[in-house]
Amino acid sequence: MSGEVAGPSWQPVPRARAHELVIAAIEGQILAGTLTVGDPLPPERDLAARLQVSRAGVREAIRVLEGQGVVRSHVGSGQGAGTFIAALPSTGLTRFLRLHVALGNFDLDEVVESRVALERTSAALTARHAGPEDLAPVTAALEAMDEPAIAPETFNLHDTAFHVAIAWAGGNRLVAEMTTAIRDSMRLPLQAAMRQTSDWAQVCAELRTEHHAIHTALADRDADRAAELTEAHIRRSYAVLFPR
Amino acid sequence: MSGEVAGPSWQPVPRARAHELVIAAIEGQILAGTLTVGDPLPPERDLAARLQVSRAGVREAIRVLEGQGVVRSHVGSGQGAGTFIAALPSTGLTRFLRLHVALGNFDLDEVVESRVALERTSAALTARHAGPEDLAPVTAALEAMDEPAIAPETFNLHDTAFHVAIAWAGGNRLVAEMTTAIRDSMRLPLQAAMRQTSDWAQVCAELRTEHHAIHTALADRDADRAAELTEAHIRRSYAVLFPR
DNA sequence: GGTCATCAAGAGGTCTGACCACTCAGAGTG
DNA sequence: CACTCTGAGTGGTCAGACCTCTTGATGACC
Repeated sequence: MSGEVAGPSWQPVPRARAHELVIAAIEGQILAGTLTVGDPLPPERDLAARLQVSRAGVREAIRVLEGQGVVRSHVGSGQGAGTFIAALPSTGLTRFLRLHVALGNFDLDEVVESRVALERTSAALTARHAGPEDLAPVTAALEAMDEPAIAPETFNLHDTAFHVAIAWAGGNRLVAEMTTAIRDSMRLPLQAAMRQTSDWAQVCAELRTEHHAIHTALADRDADRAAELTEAHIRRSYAVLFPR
Repeated sequence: MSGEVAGPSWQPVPRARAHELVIAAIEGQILAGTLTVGDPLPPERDLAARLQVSRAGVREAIRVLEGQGVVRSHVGSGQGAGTFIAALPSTGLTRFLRLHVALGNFDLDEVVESRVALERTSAALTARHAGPEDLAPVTAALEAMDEPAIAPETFNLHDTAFHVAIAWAGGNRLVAEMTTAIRDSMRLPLQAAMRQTSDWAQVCAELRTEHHAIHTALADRDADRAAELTEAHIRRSYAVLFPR
C-alpha cells in the first residue's frame, strides 16, 4: 500500500485462466497456419498433459471454440473420432445474435439498418453474379410463399428461406452468414408480430408482391433495382409489422 | 436391421450433451425475458444441482456463453461475485471473425465487400446523426495519423481507431460491433501488408488524403458523399495493399 | 467510539481419478 | 469369404476435494 505515488506504472497482469491459455494455444496454431480446416486436435488427455492443465480446462476451451464453430468433436475411436478444426460459422453466429437481440443489446432499428446494409449488398451481388441455377432455391421459396391462405408460421419460414437464399446466391459467405444469423435471430419476433397483425391476408399479399418484384429484378440482373427494392421491402415490412 | 422398409419415419433424436442442456436452460430464460442484463446466475453448484448435471457441465455451458459475451464471471464473495448476464458482444465477435478469417472460411474479397456494406452505412449514419462532439474520437484518430514519418504499425492502429470511431459515432451498435470485429480481424493481415509495401510514404500519403476527405464529408453532414468516399477508400486500400 | 486487523463464508478456478458410451479396426470364427 | 466379437481409444460425465479470491462481520485495540 505504499508505492502508489509516482511509482513505476504497474500494468495489471492478466492472470489468465487455464482454459484461456488453452484457447490461446489453439488460436496461435490457427493464426500461424499450422492448424487448418480438417486437422485433428490431439486427444483431450494428451493436450492436457502437454499444456500442463487439467482435462477439464482443455474441455472448457474446446467448448468455447465449438461454440464459435471453430471446432467439432466426435466420440468413438479410429478414423473420424476426436476433435477437428471445422468451418461452421453459422452455429456460433446465430446463437450470438439471437441472444444479444433478446437481451436488448441491439434494438429493432439497429437490426433493420444492418439488414438493409447487408441485404442490399447480397441483392446486388446476386443480380450481378448469379445464374438461373443459383436462383433455384430463391425461386422455390418464392413459390412456396404463394400458397393460398398460408399460415403466418409457414410463410415466415419460407420468407426466411427466401432472403437467406438470396444472400447465399450472391457468393459472399461472410455477408451470407451475417444475413442468415440476423434473419434467423429475428424469426421468432417476426413470427409473433405476424400473428398479431390485424389484417394478415393484406400484409401477406403486399409481402408477396414485393418478393416477386425483387425476384424479377434479380432474374433481369438489374443490381441497382434489386438493391433498391430489397431496401424498400425490408423497411416497409418492419414498418407494417412493428407499428409504433 | 429389419424395419428399414417403409417403417414409420424415425427422426433422429438429438442426444444433447449435458452442457447443451444447460445452455438451452439459460438461453430459454433469456429469450423468455426472465433473465436480463445485470441479473446473476445461481452459483454453479446450485445450478448443477437444480438441473441435475455435474458442475463440470454447468461450467462448460458458462464458458460457451462467456465466449459469446453473454455472461461474465467474477470470483470472490458477496456483492459482485458470481456469474452475471452481461452485454459484451465485442469479445465474442472479434475472436469469431479473427479465427474464421484465419481459417480461410472468408477470403479477402468477401471481407472487403462486407466492410464496404457496413461502413457505407456507418458513414451515412454518422453524417446524418453525429454532432461535432460525437466526431471527436474520429478527429483525434485522424490527427494521430498525420504524424510525419509514422511507422506502419502505429498508423495501422490509428487507422483502425478511425474507422471504428466512425462506426460507433453512427449510433448503430450492431453495425458498429460487426465493423469493429471485421476491422480488428484484419489488423494483423493489414499490418503485414503495410510492412511489405515498397513505397510506404506514398501509400501513407494517399490514405491520409482519403481519410481527410471522409472526415470533411462527415463534418459537412453529406451522407452520400461520405458513403461514396468510404467505399472508394476501402476498395483502393485493399487494391494497393494486396496487389494480385 | 472509531479504526484496523483478522477470520469465516461463499463464490469461482483447478485438479484428480474414475467410469460410461460410443465407434472402429482387427482378430477370431463359422 | 462373410460375419461376429472384442479390445482399445475417444469424447462425455461425474463426484469430490482443494485452492484462491473477495467480501462482510467480528472483535481487539487505540
